[in-house]
Amino acid sequence: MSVTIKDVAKAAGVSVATVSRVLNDSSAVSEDTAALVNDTIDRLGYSPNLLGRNLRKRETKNLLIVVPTTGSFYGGVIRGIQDTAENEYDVLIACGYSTVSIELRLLGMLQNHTVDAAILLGTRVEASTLDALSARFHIGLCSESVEGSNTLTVLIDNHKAAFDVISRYIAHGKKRIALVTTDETIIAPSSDDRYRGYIDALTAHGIPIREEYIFRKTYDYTCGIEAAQHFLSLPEPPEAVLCISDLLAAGMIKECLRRGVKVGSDIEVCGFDNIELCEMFTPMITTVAQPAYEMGKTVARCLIDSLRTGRLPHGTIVMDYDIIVRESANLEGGSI
Amino acid sequence: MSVTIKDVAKAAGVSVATVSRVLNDSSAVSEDTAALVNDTIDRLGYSPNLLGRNLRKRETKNLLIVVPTTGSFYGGVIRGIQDTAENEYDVLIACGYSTVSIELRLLGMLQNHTVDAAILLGTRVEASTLDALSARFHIGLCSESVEGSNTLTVLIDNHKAAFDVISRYIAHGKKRIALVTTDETIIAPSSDDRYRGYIDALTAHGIPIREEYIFRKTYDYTCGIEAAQHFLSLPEPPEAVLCISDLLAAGMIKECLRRGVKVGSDIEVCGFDNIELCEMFTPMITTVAQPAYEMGKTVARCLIDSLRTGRLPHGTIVMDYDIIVRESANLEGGSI
DNA sequence: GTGAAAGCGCTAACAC
DNA sequence: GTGTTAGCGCTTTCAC
Repeated sequence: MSVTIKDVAKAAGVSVATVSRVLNDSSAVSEDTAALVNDTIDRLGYSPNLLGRNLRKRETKNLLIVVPTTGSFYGGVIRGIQDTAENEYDVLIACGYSTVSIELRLLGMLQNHTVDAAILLGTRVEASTLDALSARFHIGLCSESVEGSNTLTVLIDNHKAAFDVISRYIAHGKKRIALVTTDETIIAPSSDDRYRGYIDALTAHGIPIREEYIFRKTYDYTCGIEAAQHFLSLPEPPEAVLCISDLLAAGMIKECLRRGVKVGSDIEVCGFDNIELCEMFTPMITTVAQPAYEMGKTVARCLIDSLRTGRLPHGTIVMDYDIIVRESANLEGGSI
Repeated sequence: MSVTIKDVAKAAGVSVATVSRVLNDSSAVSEDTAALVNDTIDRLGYSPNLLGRNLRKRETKNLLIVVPTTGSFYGGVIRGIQDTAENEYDVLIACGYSTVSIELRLLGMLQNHTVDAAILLGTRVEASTLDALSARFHIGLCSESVEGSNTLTVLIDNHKAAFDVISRYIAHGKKRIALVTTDETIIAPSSDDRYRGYIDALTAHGIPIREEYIFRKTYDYTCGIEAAQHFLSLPEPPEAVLCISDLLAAGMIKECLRRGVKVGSDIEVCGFDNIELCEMFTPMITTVAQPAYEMGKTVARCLIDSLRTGRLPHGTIVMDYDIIVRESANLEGGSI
């Protein structure tokens, strides 16, 4: 079978302890012995079996990222985590498919010591379960919080972002402003916060809420199309729309174009997330950009620190968003 | 610290062997003892440390997928692998960033027993290294082959697909047909095969090759824009283009639109991969669809079988592609 | 049906 | 500077 540390020790005529020492350059080994051992390692093609090391050291140097879907927004976050983990940790990604049972099974990897820490990029697991887990394990949320949970969370101020977009619409003279968001089947506090930002901004400017200007379903492209169909069939269609994902915005724009409604003038559309699609689309999509890469770095740094110190991380870190003005909506104007 | 099998045994007043037996229901345990043990497990909140089990059994039930980028084409393949592995294996994804050193580091997980098998969705590792690995480990390629390697590979016939597209263009009366592909800095046999399919189809129909109709760079959206700029500045721009990725096609279309060139009539554009973007784009993008999900299932099945039997897998499995006709190119017509 | 004990590959006291 | 040895948590022969 494969060659073990024992084989190396025997072949080099030293003890396994010595081999282990040169492997980890833990304590002083004479140059000669080290050279001898290294030669033997090369000669036998030895490579340590991490299972033994992991069992002994009770750590694996593996970091788990659980993504809800294989969507494109996560790329930046993942790169941020990756770059922070660098050579110290192997970063493994698994997909939870927005399913509690799958997510819990993946989080079981913390319990069974397959990974040292886990980062959830959105989850269906509820606060109490999460808090129970984060009381024992190194675990963090990124970009999506969980209502009522004290688990380490890194995100933007979604309420403020939506409030800001709507306020800019109003500053540009828009009155009939719509929202496309998720319904109650999608558990996403970020959507709730954006919804409240929308409501609060309208209210703050004395614009009454019109239920027909709020379309609720999922994040998907096709829902954007449906939302457009709904809005455009209204006696008084909205002049401006905030979609809580770029895919929704894309669907909405596509349907508007199909109907000959000019996006950017007849109707303005703003998305959320700044995925690559935004620049490819015609018209290019105005959107709220989350600092995905920096968010990934931040949550990874917290977790790696906590692993080092052994002090479990908690609390929320809020990062700055950015409104990227492109063709689909003219949102020029400073923050409010 | 965490509770071990020993603690359970002591608390239940049985031996660790018995606890292990009920854990794996390996050999017969009396109902009473089993119930007692299970109760104790629940009471203590015990959950087995896989590190111990893995070390002992010399397997981890982990499957690794190495993706070159965080692109969207891979979603389908990953789902196929995931569904095949189901509950038997945990599927872990890692990104190699098209870098040999990172890829090799990840493949080291085979050697150090972190994973039982690995699937590469495109790689920079060369044939000899790959063959050396596949002679010792359970490893497979999916969607992208490596020239001269005997490693298990699942893909479509890229030469035939390109040949087919070009032949259909010709059947529809097109003569000035261009290709957008990758240059030598991108090592991708699929591109080479598609290039040869393009050349062979033109040659077979007596159409001379024109170097100015071949644009080489990367897979990216921006290269599609550059290619369009190049083609449209030609005295005789092409009437039809095959792009070896959908992103290239998207970039090309975007630039054509910007210049007022009507895509689908003035110029036809066909992509490759059938990513979600194709349906979102205006015009919707005609493309060659790979059976991503089925390809994932196939390579996973081979690997899981090989893990079961212990017989290492080799050779190539070719799957059927499909030409999806949408608005950007009229490629109606049976295969040739 | 159950228990004792060996051992998976490795690290880290502890001796010398 | 190096070797001996215990033990990480688990499975699995081999007895009984």
